[in-house]
Amino acid sequence: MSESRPRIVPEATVARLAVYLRVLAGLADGGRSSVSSGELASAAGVNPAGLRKDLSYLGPCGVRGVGYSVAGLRERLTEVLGGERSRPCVLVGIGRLGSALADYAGFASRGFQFVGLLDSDPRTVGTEVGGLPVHPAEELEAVVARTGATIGVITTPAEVAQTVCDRLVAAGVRSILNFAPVALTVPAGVDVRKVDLSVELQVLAFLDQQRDGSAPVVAALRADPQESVR
Amino acid sequence: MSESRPRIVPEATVARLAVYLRVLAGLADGGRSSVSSGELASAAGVNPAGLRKDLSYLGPCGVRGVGYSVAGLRERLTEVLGGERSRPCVLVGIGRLGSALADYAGFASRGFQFVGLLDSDPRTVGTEVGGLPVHPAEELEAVVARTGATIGVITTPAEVAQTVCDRLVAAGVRSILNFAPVALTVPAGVDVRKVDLSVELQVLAFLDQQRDGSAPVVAALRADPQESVR
DNA sequence: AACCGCTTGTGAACGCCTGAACAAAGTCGC
DNA sequence: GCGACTTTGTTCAGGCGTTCACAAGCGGTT
Repeated sequence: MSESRPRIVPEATVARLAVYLRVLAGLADGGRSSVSSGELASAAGVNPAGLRKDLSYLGPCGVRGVGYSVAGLRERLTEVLGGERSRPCVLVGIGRLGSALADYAGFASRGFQFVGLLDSDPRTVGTEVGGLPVHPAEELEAVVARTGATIGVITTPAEVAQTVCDRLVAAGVRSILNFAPVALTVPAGVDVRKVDLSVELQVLAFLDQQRDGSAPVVAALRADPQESVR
Repeated sequence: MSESRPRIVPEATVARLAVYLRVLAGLADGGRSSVSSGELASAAGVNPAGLRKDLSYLGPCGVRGVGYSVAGLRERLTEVLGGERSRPCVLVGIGRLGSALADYAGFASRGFQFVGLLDSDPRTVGTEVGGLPVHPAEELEAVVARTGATIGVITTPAEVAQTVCDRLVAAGVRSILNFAPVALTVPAGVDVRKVDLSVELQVLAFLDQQRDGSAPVVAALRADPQESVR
């Protein structure tokens, strides 16, 4: 039932909710007890009306004329985002990026817990990263089964990412965060989010160039067709 | 002049062009000389029609009935994305994430060159990361001026990110890639792209939860209004 | 107890991006 | 030399996300 359930909360909204949650944590530390949508939006870098629309997906959770209760909104967001119970994650590929992620304090404080680190390099296996031992890649299925992890993070080289992905899915992982620069193929029912660091830089370079020389790209667009058609 | 110039190439398209460029590099290494839109789209993980639409922004660059020339398309994309001349970048905050980025092979091979690494920790300053020496944070302005860097990457703790950002902008940097979990405020004419790793995980957790317990969030949405309105 | 100002929540319009179907064009085979 | 097949480039419609503007509701004040 509810096979083709329409997404109740847009994915873009979910991403922003996570941002609001972090801002709220900062406000709570500062001793604030209530916030207005304008202030919260400013801190999160979004439009106030958009923020209110985002929050409206969770039902009414503010008080008109006053604002939002910092503690109350925080609790609601935590519940909605699934941070109530800490979610076990496995991380495959303990290179420099993988090590950085394993040791990233931002994860643990937000209810995420890496329960298994895996790598295929014998020199890395057996070492400790962020207080956790690195297991050999062969134990992937065993680690997933033992910990019941449903989220996997891939920070391996691109060549082996698809293989790792297949093994994760076969082992029961249904949500994957992929840092390898390849498009992963997964069966229906599995979610993949891709973070491509070099693409981010390249987009910046494009915007940079577009500003620099009075938009050379546009000039190229106007001039090239004649050359290439000829 | 051209104050409010409409964006000729949509930003979402630019991001995908970078992906196509990488796929093309792999194909070139494999000895391929031409590709069809279907094959390229499959490797990039997008819709074939969308890919053709993306490429059409650059003017006609394929041959009907045959496909795209791997070498030709690669050259065109490289030119458009501004990777022709290598763009100097500075990286501020040489923690674990910063070190990973500085040493990330994917950047150097794509025309990006880190010309300055900066950190405020005396224990980090003076060490070498990825073959480059780490300079003290005080030299930020000097490094930017000397290298002519126009792109800055921020991997500092959230508390100092805005200060670092202000100094980068004042020194002449106009494109910033921000990994710190805060919304940066910049003057008009400066582009900021934000990568938030914990948000990515949190979105995955949400999708995970939404699948798990027959969408408890939806249940909450249906039940709450009655309670709170009453 | 009633008024006033402030803030939320929501409805509608706008624009952008995505996905699918069609026409143009070039090449290969006969 | 001609026909047919393949593949690009484009046009159109649909959906999604964002933004603006207004009505509803609550607290503080007199």
